[in-house]
Amino acid sequence: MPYWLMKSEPDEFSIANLQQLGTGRWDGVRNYQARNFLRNMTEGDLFFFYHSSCAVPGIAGIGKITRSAYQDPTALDPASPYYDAKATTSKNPWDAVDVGFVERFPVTLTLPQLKAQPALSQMPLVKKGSRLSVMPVTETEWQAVLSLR
DNA sequence: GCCAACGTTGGC
DNA sequence: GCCAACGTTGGC
Repeated sequence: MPYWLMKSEPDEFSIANLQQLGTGRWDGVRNYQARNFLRNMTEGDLFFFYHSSCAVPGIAGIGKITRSAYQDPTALDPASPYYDAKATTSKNPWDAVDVGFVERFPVTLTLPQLKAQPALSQMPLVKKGSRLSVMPVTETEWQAVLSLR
C-alpha cells in the first residue's frame, strides 16, 4: 500500500479541521505532477498531512484516502479560488480525492527536524526549491517519520 | 514582507 | 521549440 505526503495551508485546511470533520475533500491541486500522484492514490492509502506557509511548517498528522481521484468540482466553480476558466465538465484536467482523519501528532514534526534525518534526504519535501504539494513517500521514509513522533 | 526557485504562458 | 516575462509557492 503506497504512502503519500500532501501539503495544505492550515489557515485553509488543517489536521485539526480534518479531525473535527472526520472527512474532507482534498481539492485545489493545480499542478500536473501533483495531480498525477493524486491519480495514483487508492482507497485506504495513508498520507502525511503537512502544514505549509504557516508559523510552524511540518508534518502534523496522518490521513487516509477514502475515495480515489475524481473530477475536482472547484475547477468548474467560478466562485472558487481554484476556478479554472479552461476547465469544462467534459474536459476538466483537475482531480480531487476524499480523505479521512487518522491521527494528529502531539507536536508537529518541524521542517528542520525532518531535514536533519538522513533517511528523508531524498524526499522532494526537503529539497531546496521544491514546491511539489503531493508526493509519494517510501516505506523507509514513512517509518523514519513515524519514529520521530 | 522578502525573495529564491519553480511552473506556466505566450511571442517569436 | 526557445526563452523571457510573469505569477505562484513557501520558507524565513
